[in-house]
Amino acid sequence: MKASFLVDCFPNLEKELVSEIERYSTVKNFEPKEYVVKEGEFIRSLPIVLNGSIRVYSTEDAVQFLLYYISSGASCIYSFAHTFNSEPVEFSAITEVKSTLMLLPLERVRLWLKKYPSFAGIVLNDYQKHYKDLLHTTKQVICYNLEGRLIDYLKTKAEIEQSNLLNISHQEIADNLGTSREVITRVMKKLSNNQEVQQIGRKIKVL
Amino acid sequence: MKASFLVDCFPNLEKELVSEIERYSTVKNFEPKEYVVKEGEFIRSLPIVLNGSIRVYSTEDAVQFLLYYISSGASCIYSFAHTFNSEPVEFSAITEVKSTLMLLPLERVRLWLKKYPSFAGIVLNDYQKHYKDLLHTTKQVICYNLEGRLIDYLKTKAEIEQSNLLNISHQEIADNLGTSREVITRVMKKLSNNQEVQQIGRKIKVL
DNA sequence: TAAAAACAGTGACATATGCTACTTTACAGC
DNA sequence: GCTGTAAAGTAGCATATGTCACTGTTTTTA
Repeated sequence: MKASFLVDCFPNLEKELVSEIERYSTVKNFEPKEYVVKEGEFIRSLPIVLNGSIRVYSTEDAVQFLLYYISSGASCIYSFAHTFNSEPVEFSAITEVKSTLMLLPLERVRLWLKKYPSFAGIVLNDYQKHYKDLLHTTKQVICYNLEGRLIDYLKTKAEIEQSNLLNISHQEIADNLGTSREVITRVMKKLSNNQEVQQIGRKIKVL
Repeated sequence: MKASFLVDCFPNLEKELVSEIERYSTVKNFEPKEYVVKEGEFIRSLPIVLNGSIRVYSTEDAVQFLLYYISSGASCIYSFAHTFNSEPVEFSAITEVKSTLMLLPLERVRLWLKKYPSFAGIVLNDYQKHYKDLLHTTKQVICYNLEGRLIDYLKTKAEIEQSNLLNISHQEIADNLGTSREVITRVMKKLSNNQEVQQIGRKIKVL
């Protein structure tokens, strides 16, 4: 049952809402590096991450940078409720690993918001989470140097992948942090010296 | 009538909701530099800016930085719907100028969210706006140098104050941008040379 | 397996920003 | 106008980061 996930997380959902979700939502499997939405597009469905992990990033002046990840996890529902207005989204979202998403058609979502108060609660909760994550990213950028941001990034990444051996290139890290490859190589060496990470061939071990 | 403001902005509000808002909300005048909420506190009412302007900032490691302003204006309602969970807020909000706020008691807000779908719409709309503003700030910090951020800051400030002659010290700017006074002085000189601003005594003219 | 492609490492240099210590200027209150 | 205080300006230096040009290494693939 598709919506059992929802019921587990939100025991207070109206039964009728659950059955509507059952009826109208679809479940879709995504390969790694598959776009869920691209910056500038219009969202037509509200995706909920059943499992896997999505990277949300934005772009400005050809510089790309990570905003946060959306994963299934302890807090249960992670999605992006953003953009209930009719403007194009201001970020891109791409799967990091194989993921399963439940897609709720936006016109239904709009109806549910009016009809079921508990649904609004879910959406608000979700917004809350993303706001908080974005604030965390902002704080990181303003208050810490690359060394601090890099170690934070690697630790978060290790947590998401449930592994402290990361298969990721310096270039990819650079893109996420909005800097250049050489700089990452340089800072990585610092972290290596401090025994915080270890570069093993082309993989990175977070210590 | 307190809620006429709301009705102007949201013609579709349920009449009953409007009268409840009339009954339960209070209107309060704030002097400049008066706190609306401090980081770490719990929000007990949802404030809506009737007129004036509020600066929202956060702090990390003793560094303070501007997140965005909340003003009354074209988009009508600006508030902070954040934190409908029971956690303390992660930011401070302080009036920039004399301001008038309508305060909606949080327990009522929770009821209204369940009872009136249009109220959830207002709150979501508000969340949307703040998310967007925060994203703008994040982009600024990641992608532009201080020169770019400073001119953006001054222009925004001029817009909010409806005057291009700003009565603001370099120290205050530095605090908002998370840097130090000397750096602002230095970058201001650059902007002066480029005819983008003019330092007139202790005021700054945005050209 | 050899060649190509992708990735990592490095040194040198330019620039932006942070910081210290100090001087000069503007302004409010007398 | 004088004066004390707060703000602005400045010089010099340290460090972080951006960038270029190049080398070395690993992985892919033809």
